Amino acid sequence: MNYKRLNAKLKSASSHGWGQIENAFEAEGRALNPVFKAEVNHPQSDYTSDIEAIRAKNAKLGITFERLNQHQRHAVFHSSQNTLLAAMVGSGKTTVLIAKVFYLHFIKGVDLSQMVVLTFTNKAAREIKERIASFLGEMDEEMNHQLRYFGTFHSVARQLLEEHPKLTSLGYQPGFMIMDEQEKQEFLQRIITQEGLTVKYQNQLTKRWKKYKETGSAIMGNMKSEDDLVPLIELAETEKRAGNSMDFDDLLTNCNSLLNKHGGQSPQWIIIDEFQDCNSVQLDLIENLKDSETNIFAVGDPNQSIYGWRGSNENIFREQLSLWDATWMELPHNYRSTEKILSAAESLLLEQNNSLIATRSVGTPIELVRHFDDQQEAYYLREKMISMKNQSVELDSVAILFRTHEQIKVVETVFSQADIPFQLGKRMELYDDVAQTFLLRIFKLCCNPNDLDSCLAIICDKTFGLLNRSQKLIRFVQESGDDTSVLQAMKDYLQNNKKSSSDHLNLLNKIEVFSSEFLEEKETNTQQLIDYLGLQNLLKPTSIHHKDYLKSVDSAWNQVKRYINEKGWGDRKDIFHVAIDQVVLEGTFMINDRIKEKGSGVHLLTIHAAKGLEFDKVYIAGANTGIIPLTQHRGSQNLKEEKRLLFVAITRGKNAVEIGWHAQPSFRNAESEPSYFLNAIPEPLLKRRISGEDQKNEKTSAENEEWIVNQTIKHNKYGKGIITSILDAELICTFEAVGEKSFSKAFARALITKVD
DNA sequence: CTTACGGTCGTTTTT
DNA sequence: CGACCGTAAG
Repeated sequence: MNYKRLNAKLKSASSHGWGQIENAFEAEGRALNPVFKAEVNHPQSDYTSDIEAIRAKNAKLGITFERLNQHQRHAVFHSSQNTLLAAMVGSGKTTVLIAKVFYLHFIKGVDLSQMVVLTFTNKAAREIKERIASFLGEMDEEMNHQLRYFGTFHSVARQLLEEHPKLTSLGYQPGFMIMDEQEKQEFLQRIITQEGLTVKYQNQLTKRWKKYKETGSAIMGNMKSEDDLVPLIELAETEKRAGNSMDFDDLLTNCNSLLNKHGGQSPQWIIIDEFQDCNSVQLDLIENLKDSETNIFAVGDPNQSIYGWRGSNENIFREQLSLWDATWMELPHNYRSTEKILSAAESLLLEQNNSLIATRSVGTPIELVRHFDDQQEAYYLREKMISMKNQSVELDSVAILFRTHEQIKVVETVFSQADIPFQLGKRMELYDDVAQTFLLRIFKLCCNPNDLDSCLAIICDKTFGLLNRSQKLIRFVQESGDDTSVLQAMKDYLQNNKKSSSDHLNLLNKIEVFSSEFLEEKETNTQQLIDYLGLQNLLKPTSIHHKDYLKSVDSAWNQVKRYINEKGWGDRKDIFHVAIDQVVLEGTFMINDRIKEKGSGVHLLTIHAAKGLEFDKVYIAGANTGIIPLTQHRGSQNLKEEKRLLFVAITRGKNAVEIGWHAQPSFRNAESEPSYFLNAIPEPLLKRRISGEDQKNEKTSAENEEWIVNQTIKHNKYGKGIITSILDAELICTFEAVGEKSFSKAFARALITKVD
């Protein structure tokens, strides 16, 4: 590693611009990592006879395989113990993964419960399970039981921990609970005040903990000496065991140490989706799970490795190839984008040994558009959206991609003002719904009467709670004898408290017997739940939000109930517990949602959030040097990842991609030039434009005088109004029906007509 | 206890 | 640049 030399080059290059810095890094990068050329196992036949034979026995299955191309079939039919499938972007990797499961199950007779299928997101896990279930019939109890090792790394680890006979050796009991990030934060905060610890950067605790685990350093930012972070971590480990709770990371690390120490049942097959995103803990889980007989089928795209900052190793394919003595296969055909989009994207890839093959039409070049700044780009995009809407283009099929959340705000504001429908990538947070948050805490306490933090959260809830969180209260509950549960201690406290309300005491009484009493009833509607727990009085009956609270409880209970009924195996109490774990893991009560229902409107997403999605038309906004790559990303590893990020962004587009950049960027550290990564794209694949250009041509001097303040106007949608002010490039109008709206002058004539 | 000043870091996100 | 911490001086 010759970083000194690299830094010297970086310094000398900084006066000459970014292109040279890039060359410095890439020259070094190439020298350090010679181009890796795996020996690809190419298909030798198209398996026609195999498929004929299958088709004769099972027509439906035959058709499934018949639809696959030669490479896809090869990946499905080839038998080697360990396979790494480098699935190029848009090559149908999920289809192949599912076909592999069918092949193993129906043709090779592998029991579904002998397969561990690991994904990173619940969405991916659900998609795989649903596609299997829909092939086999309906998702029922039996199916759910068979598919119990299909899921995210975390949910599979949870399942393995739960059924491992030696779980207690870790200090945990079966029936442990999971705490999400928010609960963990509250939990740590509780310990800090309780023990009087001094901990710096308390709002960045998770980050500090992570850093400490990775580097052993408890120093952050400007700190000169260590604070109480280490004691805090030690106390937290003990407390977590006392409360029988694990955080997200614990699920994986505990599962690893358990399998490592005591072993466990190894599955016949381990199938991994998005393998390029694996971090070392997740890779350890795979290693600990497998034995010498286990087969591995890992699918992913090394070119889409954009989670290095989360611990994934960009060389994982290369490294595991030799460690597992695996067969390397490829899915080269892209079914998504036009040839020009694909070639442009491909020219960004550092290692030019990929085998991307376009299958669609040639298409149009990528447009590279210069805007004045973010504001102007937002107005430009607004006009684009309006004209698309007028041409009845489905805005759902359009996405605007950004490097950071911060960049989204301007466009969001402009679009809201112009009534352009849009959808943000962010999902609804459970914590945005106070009633559901409260309900989750109640359900958690039902599962585990020793969950101190859930118990405190219920009694000290800001909206529905009874008491303020005090040290006296916490001490009392915590210090009442070993054979008294937290729940019992809280009841004792409330009984002796003057302020005590019977509603909260009643709630705790019901929580205590919830599992044995209420859960035993099969058909329970929300009203019965509300009556049983006495929620009617607790959920602020006089508040204007009361109806919304009840609605939240209703949708939550219906989801949980459906989950219990579908899942169905084992004891109702255990299934309820699993359902609550799932709510925590997914961060929402919507645990049964079918593949996300389509919203309406243009998608505003970060590039990271857009991974795995596709759109007819993609705009990449604010793609200046300094934003892609982000300036603080120095170091060849980071730069390579930023380049892949742009690759991912471009390959989201099916038919058209447009990249915007700002001549006068307002973002910190952004240079006034388009991302230098784009220099790698051959000129014929690009079409450079200036966004004001067509507007400028139209904007004659006469046009500026065409509009007069207080002029009465008519708009085809908003109706009658007047012009309230005239700016450089836009008109502000006030309509009788909808109030103030603004229009770009260039487009105003098409939208507004003068009325005399 | 307040104030001034100097240093460091900042993004992307799932479970 | 702005949020935050740490230190030193009032």
